[in-house]
Amino acid sequence: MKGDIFQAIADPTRRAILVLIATQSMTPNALAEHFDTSRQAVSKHIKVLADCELLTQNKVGREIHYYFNPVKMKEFDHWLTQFKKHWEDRFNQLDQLLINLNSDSNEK
Amino acid sequence: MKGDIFQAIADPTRRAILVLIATQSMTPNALAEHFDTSRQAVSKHIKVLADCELLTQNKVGREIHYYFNPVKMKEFDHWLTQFKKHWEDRFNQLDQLLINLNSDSNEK
DNA sequence: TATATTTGCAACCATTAAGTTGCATATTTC
DNA sequence: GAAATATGCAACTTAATGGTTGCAAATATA
Repeated sequence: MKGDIFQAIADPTRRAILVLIATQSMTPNALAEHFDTSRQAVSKHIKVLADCELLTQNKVGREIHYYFNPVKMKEFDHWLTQFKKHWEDRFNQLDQLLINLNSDSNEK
Repeated sequence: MKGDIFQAIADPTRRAILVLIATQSMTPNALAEHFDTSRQAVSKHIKVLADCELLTQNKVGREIHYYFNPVKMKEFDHWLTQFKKHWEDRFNQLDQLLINLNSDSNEK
């Protein structure tokens, strides 16, 4: 399943990496400081993300800066959008329901 | 990672099951006919989806009808929406770019 | 030039996941 | 009541995953 974006996003550490890198590009070392695992473990996650082109890289001296690549995320978004088409009405009703439930729970 | 919706959606067979069931509720047997794997394998996928509440069930005699449950899909949608917030402008630009590329490629 | 830093790659290990087969249970049909 | 059908559960196998450690290559610094 190499290069599968759904697989890549399934891991919570990789989702956290995506969020961090989407905010600002980072090196593997800088990234690893945000996690409890080893640098190599983080590097493997980076490799998975890069393999499915969610990340792009730019080498600067001995450092490698990883950037978020939204193109592939679009593909992911696309699946959900297509899926939602069947469900648009119900999704919208659900939105409203959740909003109502929420405002109810905030009332005294 | 039991009950994790990202994990559940990561598997292509399970995504196919979701699409089928979103269109109409089905029994495990009916579902299994759509795939090359055994009924039990499909049942295990159903269990994963039910465990994270993407499916709900309704027993009718000896049959069990599985329904799509959009509530949890909403949670999934929510993550992507939050993620996109940082990227809204770039996502929109990207939309336009992809549309342009596509219409270009359709030209003679 | 010698040393430190940043990174990737390979080997290995433990756990999980997806598939199979076999079987037990509940329900319908004959 | 016996046979057929629909389903779930358990055991087992194999492949994939996430983690570790060790090491090599490239670059920066002393």
